[in-house]
Amino acid sequence: MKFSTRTTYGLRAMVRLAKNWGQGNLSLASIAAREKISQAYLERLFAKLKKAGLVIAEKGASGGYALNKDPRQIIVYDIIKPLEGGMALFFCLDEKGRVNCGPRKPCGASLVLSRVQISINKTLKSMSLSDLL
Amino acid sequence: MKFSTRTTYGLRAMVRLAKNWGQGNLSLASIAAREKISQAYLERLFAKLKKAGLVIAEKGASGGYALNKDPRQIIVYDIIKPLEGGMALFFCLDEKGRVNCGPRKPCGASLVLSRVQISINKTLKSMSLSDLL
DNA sequence: TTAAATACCAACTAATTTGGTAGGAAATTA
DNA sequence: TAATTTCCTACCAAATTAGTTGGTATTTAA
Repeated sequence: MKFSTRTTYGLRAMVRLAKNWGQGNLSLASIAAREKISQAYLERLFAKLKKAGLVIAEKGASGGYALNKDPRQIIVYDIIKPLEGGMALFFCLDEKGRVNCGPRKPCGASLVLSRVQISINKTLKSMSLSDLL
Repeated sequence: MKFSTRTTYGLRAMVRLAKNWGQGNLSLASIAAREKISQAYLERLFAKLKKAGLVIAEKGASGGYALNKDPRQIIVYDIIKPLEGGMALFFCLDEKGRVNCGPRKPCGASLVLSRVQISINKTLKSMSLSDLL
């Protein structure tokens, strides 16, 4: 079990934007170059971040991306969730850690799985983007 | 990011064995049938569990698997680790959550990633198999 | 001693996910 | 109008996951 590189890449890009907060836009090209990430790939990650309302974009020359709100108000959980495509760690849990085995009755492992999920959520929700600077 | 079904399957099988603790063996066939898991697939998971010293096997008629120690002494972390093939959640961390970016210097995201890893480890190490009964 | 029951083992397969590329279209600015 | 940027869609290769197949080795019980 591993977080995909999307999470790492996305967080690193968001940290760049946080450092630039209040100072206009950063272009995808500059972020990709400085973080040494494929620009086309990072582009797709930004599509998710934008859809999640975390960043805003401006097209055209001198365009680029900027945070949509103060770094102190951006929670790490909310960054990772769209990048990973959901936060349900196990196929028999929902995102909040509630057991959801469908037609079957909860199995012997449900308790652990649920506790793990809740613990991870708590950790990720306790940190904001400004904590990473 | 998701735990593979191996973790869920493996935990469920271990719970079966824990319930049977002190009462001899359970065959793979019976566990697979009761948990509705493919027997051949579960077989491979048991190879990992055995290698990790968590279960012991006996061949032949009336053979099968049993826990290698008291359920109270089997930690959830130690079950999941061999099933998932390691516990390093991010490519730039080791299993204990220490930053290991190789030649590059730690990035802006290292702190979060490390905290997540440590938090998950702590949760998984706080539970024993007997807690799941 | 033989047949059945079991663990053990290796190779193959299908589906999904991941990380990445290619080639543009649309919008904005200088 | 040309350059710069985001935006969008399709494709691709590698890895991982989940599962199957077809056996071999060992033990027990009839």
